[in-house]
Amino acid sequence: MTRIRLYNTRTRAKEDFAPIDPANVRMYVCGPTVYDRAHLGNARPVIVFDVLFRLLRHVYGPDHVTYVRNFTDVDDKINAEAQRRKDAGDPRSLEDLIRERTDETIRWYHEDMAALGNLPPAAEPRATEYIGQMIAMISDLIARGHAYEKAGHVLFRVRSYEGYGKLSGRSVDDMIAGARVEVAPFKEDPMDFVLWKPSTPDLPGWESPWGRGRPGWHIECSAMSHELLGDSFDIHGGGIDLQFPHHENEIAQSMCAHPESEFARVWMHNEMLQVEGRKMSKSLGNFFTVRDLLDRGIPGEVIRFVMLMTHYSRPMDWTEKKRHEADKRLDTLLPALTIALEKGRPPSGAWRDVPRAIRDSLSNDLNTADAIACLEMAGDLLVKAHRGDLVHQSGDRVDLTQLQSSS
RNA sequence: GGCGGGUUGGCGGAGAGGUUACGCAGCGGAUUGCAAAUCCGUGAAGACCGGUUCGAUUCCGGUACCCGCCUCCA
Repeated sequence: MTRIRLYNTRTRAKEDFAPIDPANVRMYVCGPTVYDRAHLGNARPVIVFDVLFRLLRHVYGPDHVTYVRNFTDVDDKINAEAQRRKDAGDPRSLEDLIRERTDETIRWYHEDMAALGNLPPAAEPRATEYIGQMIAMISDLIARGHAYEKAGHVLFRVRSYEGYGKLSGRSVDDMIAGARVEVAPFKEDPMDFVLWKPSTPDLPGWESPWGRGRPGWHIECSAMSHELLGDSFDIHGGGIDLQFPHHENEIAQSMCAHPESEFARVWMHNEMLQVEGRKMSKSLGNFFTVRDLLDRGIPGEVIRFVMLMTHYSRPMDWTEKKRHEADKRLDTLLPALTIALEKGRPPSGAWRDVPRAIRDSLSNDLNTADAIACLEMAGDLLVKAHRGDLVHQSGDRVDLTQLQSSS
C-alpha cells in the first residue's frame, strides 16, 4: 500500500499517515461563512484538501473515505446583509432573508468549487442544523468544570485545559502579554472565549439553558465533527489563519468534552494566498472572487493549476504572469494527456511508471508541483510516442479531475 | 509585543549531502506566403557570514531582508 506522509502541524513533523480505521478514513475541513461569494483565498484550502481527498480515495478506496466540510451560517455579516435587504424594503422577515442569503451563497459556492474541479464532500453540515448538539456540548463542558456562565454568556475556562496553546505554540501567559484580546469584564481570564452569547430580540437566536442566544464561532466545528465523524478522527484541515484561535479553541472544547478521545490526529494547514505580492484584502483593493475570474474567461482548470503549482504549505502568489504560465502549460499538457486517455497507454516503461511517480509525489505531503512535473514529462513522452497522431487542439481540454482520478 | 514561514537561474517553482527538476520568458534552428501555433536544441541558480563534512544550494549556528497570523477577511 502507498505510504502517505503528511506534515502534522500538531507535532511539527512529517509523519506516516496511519488511519484509525482504514475502512473509514475521516477528514474534517473548515468551510466558509456563507455571507457572500467565495473569494480566491477560500478556494485554496478547497483545492488542496480535494487533492488529499482524491489521494485518500485512491489509496483506501472511494467508499472508505468520509470528508466533511461545514458551512458557517450563523454570523454577523449574514445578519447585516439580510438587514440591508429589509431596510431596502423587502417585506419578508429577517429570518427568511437570512435563510435566502445563506441558501444562495451555498448554491454559488457549490457552483464555483465545482468549476474548479473539486469533488463534493460526503457531508456539508450547516451550523444552524446542529444547535442542539452545540448546546449539549456546552452543558457538558459546564458540568465538567471547563466552562462557566456569566451575564448570559457561557465562557470556556482556558486555564482548565493544560494543553491550551500547544497547537499554535503559545502559552496563555504570552498571549495575555500580547494583550490584543477583548477583555470583557465578566471573563475570569482574558483569554477565555465565548461558547454561547445572548442574542437581541431582532436577531436570530435559539432557546438554551442560558436564555435565548447564539453559539460562539468555535463550538460548531467541535459539535459537528463529533456528530459526523466521532470522538476521534484522522485529519483536520483549514487555512493557517485558523490555527489560532479557531483550531486551538476547537481542540480545547473537544478534548475537554471527550477526555478519552484524541479528537483530530493530524492537523493540516495551508498557507495563505497573496495577489501580486500583497495580501488580498478589501482595503488594498486587490480582492476578488472565484466568480470574478471565471467571468473574465479564466478556465477553472487554470485557476486550479496555478494553485497546485505551489506547495500548499507555502504562501501562494496569484499573479497575472503566473496565470499566463499556467495557461500555456495546460495548452501543452492537456492535449498530450487526452491522447493517453483516448488511446490507452503506450507500452513504454517510462509511461507505466508515471502513475506511480505521481502517486508518490502526492503521497509526499501533497507535492503537487512535483506531480505536475511528472505529468509534463509523461506528456512529452506521449507526444513523441504518438508523433503524427497528435492534432493540437488547444480549445479542446480535458478536465483536470480526470487526470487526477486516472493517477 | 507574541507566534510562525520564507530568501533557489530573467521569472515561477520542486527534489536531493556528491548525478538534468519541471515550466514560463529569452536565444539558435525547423516548419510556415507573413505572423501565430507547433516541434528540435540551448545558456542560466541557490541572500550574507561562520561551522560540520572528503564534499553543502541541501545539515547546524548567526546576520540581513521579506511575508503571514494574533483584527472584518481563509
